Amino acid sequence: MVKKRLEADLKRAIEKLGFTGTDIVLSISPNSSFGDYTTNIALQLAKREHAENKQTALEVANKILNNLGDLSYLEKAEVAGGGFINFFLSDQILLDNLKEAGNISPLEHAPKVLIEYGHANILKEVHLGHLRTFILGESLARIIHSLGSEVFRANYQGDIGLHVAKAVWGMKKMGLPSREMNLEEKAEYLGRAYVLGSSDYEIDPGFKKQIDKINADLYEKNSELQDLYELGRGWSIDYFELIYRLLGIKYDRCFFESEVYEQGRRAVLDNIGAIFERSDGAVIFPGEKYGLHNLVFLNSAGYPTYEAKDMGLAELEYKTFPYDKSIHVVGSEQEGYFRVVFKAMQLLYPYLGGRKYHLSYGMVDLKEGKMSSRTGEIVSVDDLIKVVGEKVREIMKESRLEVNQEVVRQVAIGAIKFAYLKFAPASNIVFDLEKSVSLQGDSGPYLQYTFARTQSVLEKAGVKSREVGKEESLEEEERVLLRRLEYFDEVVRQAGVEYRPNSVAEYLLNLAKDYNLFYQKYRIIQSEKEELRLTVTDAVGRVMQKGLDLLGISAPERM
RNA sequence: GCGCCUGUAGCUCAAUGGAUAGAGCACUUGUCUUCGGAACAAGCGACUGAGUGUUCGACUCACUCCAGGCGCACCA
Repeated sequence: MVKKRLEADLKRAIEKLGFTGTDIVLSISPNSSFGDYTTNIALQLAKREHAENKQTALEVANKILNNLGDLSYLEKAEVAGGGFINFFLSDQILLDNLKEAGNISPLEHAPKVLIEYGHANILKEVHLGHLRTFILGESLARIIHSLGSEVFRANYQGDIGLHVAKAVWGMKKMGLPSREMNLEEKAEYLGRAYVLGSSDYEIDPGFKKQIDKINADLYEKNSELQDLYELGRGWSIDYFELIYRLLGIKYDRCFFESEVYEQGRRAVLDNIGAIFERSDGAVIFPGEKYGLHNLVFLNSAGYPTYEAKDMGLAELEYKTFPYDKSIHVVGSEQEGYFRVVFKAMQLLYPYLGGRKYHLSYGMVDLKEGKMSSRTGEIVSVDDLIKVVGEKVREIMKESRLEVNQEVVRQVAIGAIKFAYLKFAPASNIVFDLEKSVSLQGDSGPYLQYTFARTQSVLEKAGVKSREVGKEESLEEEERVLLRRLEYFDEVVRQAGVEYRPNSVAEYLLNLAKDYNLFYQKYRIIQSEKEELRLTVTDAVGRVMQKGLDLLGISAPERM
């Protein structure tokens, strides 16, 4: 990686000039007229030194430049724009680095990371909102793993509690359908049961009382509806397996509320007085003492709320996989909740202090308005995949391609995943079923298509040893590509450190654009520069495949 | 009421305090017709919600206001 060498050389020059304790920021130049890398270090230093030795940024920049020594890997370095130092890499170093394209250098101290994502509760339908935590979490897990971290993928699902009681109530009231249902139908049935239970719970105090009773009985495992519950739970879990397979997710462990609530309840009870308090018959954590808000951990009937269960979970998770960092990929509406719960956790389990992080992502709303699984106003994942798959199939027919089920699936899922990942996690998404999942332009299939194109070229050219000669002269579009390939490593690193898969998504779009422009303009096979261009094509293919893999998107060789 | 988040082109979104604020969609006009058109190029389109301040430099930081979202006790 050239950047590291450049940073080291820059640091040496700065120290020679007597500056200390300075972080060097060496960044990708905003455009190629400013070179390949740029630093504003002189502007920073000039600001710091202005009191006594007055030096302008330009003077500092020139001094640094003069102390850089002999940099054979640079074409040139120059001062510009009032104090920026711009570095132009030599074509040769870019060509030399082609063979390493797609490699990712590990972090020096890669932390052990537990990443918890998914969180879809059983007996509810999975809709577009849930999809975001699945897709974002999986991509993040892959990116962090690629940087050398040991990663543990965890899911945590609510299989006990009021929402379950509501659904079981609904199941009982609707009765089980007499005919055999497939998994999607079962999931849909359970979704309806939950909607019915929720609505009954609100409209009729008598129903409410009965549902609360079911909830209590299920906690005590002596409900007469226990069998119904087990049946629904089983269906739900089978259905989730289907979703995981579809999305390419392999969890290391799925945790359930039913296995942690007892532990959580005990932890809270044991610490009443020290950490928790009694209040109005319930047990609360007095967040107000810490500038936060109070939350109920055990309700007045004595049952643990989500908060208490999270205590039990925290203990179990750490015991299962002692991590340096645990990332909870959960929506932004839970920010306040996590602030309080993390505080309570830290008091209860001091060893967890500083290890917990809530990766908050924005809401996913439909163009038509909000989704709610409580009222049943949702677009389910199955609906989405169906709609997108149909669009993919149409395009394949138009281009008279053989319609391959597996490829249709890969492209449809790729399109959907990319539609989520191209956004920064924090941003809210307005989802338009018809338009949001695009197959053209800035889309997953555009990237997949570009990959397929590289593979097609390579195949047509036949397998050759691809050695790049020395002193190749580069066309502008070729150099742009080489430059782009050089950046891959650090883009991935930044995405992993800042938890922003969208950086990778954006990078791949740019890579695809660069390649497609190059492809459009120049002949590859049987051109005078065939060797070079095939080598570049091969490198682009490798990086594209690797990058798509980091997003959790598969890269078919034909589509 | 208190707290957190968001406000960038007609729409959906980018942009570690840095140089001329970038894409896609939509619209207009082209390229092509021997390596894959799910492609490529050009045009159109933004005083970055309003204002004040900090800074050599502000979409980015601070403060005020406006608009929207989310959260704030027995749901998860």
